[in-house]
Amino acid sequence: MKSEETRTHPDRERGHLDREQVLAAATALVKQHGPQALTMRKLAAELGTAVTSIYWHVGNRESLLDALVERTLADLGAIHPTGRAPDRRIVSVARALRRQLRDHPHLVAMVHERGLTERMFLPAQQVLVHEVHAAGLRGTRAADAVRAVQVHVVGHVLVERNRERAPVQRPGEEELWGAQTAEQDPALARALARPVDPEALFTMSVKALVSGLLHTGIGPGT
Amino acid sequence: MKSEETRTHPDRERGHLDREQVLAAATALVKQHGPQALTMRKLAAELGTAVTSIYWHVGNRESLLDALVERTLADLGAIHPTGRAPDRRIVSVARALRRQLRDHPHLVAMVHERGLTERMFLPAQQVLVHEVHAAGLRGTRAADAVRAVQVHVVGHVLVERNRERAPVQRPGEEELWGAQTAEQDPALARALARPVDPEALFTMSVKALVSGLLHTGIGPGT
DNA sequence: ACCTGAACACCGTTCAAGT
DNA sequence: ACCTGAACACCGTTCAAGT
Repeated sequence: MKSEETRTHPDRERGHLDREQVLAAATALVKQHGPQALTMRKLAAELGTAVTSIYWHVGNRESLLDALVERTLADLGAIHPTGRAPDRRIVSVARALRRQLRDHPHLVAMVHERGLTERMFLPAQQVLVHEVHAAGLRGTRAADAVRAVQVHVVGHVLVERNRERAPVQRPGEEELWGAQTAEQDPALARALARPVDPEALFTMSVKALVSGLLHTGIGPGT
Repeated sequence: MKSEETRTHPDRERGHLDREQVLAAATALVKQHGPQALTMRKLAAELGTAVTSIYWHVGNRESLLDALVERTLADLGAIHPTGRAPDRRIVSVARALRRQLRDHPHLVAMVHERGLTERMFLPAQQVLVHEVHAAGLRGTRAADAVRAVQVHVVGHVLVERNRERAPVQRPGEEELWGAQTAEQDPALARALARPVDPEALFTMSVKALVSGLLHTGIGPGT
């Protein structure tokens, strides 16, 4: 058991533990050191209780993480599109969703680890439906476009997060395209050797995707 | 220690253990039950050795997984584009890459868990560079297009894999859009209530992305 | 050069026993 | 209704000791 001083939540007097305190302490642990640092034993130490008390309030580690995910997603807040042209409004929703998810890296990790990636779609789905409809898509084509944007954003965030976690890549694009010319195109080789700017790459690719979804014959539903 | 009969590799006589046998047994375990089932102790049981012998040959669990990832990626085989039009060739590369990764779900999990997602890009990168160049893109624009396609494919596979792992989603699109009308568009609501066809969604979205990358002013590099 | 068991420092979870 | 410690069945890793 930790002493009062070293605990993160010295506000908890030796009265009764409740579910709220467990969730708060768990949230703090995850925020500081990530989901893998949230062990039942550390949590108990943080709370100054026996490990087993936690089980009485939250069942087990699994449902504790469920609760954290649900709470964080509920706190994300609504997304407000900006701009006038339909393209721009959809792109702005994609960027806002990406930013929300990026601002909660541990949430993304927890959701993905627990197979709930689809859950991350929902907060933005209503807004996207509205904007895609306003852009003139209907029925199946509209639904497909919404889902395409959703998967693109969430997939991009997953890849980004992962890239940032990796220290140095083993073969690595840098060495791969370093001196070597690519298709006799030194500018291409140089560009591939440079590190990626994730923000720019995201904006560019989502613009291209939305443009393809709205403006070409091969769009969704075909 | 397991008996000879219950071991997966009874071929290993009680002679010497070597790195190759460790990797083979580890691969078998991962193939059957996924990376989280690969524990040093189970592996030792499978091999009929002491746990600690494994450490002599592969260092630790971390570098064992490194080796597995590297080996599986090396075995993936080259990607051969099909079709004549540049769009179609690039789309065919994307679909082939997706299929390769989907055929090795545990590889994708291992690579992602270990922060090596970028590593999954490389096998297809040279091919994509060639095709994008053939499509007429140059320099930074070409590099951006290559990366946009790569991230789209890998991100899509990550989301797909995750969706399949999830049993039933909690709020779920089905209930969300069940009776409710979306933008007075019953066909849209019905489409959103239907389960996703991942293959169709992928093909459609990658076509839209490639079209946007090649055929519009707002493409990469701007 | 290779293998071994014992030991260490962790996990999540169950359960009977307390108040 | 809530909390407790002991115990179980696991982990990865280190290390001195064997051959």
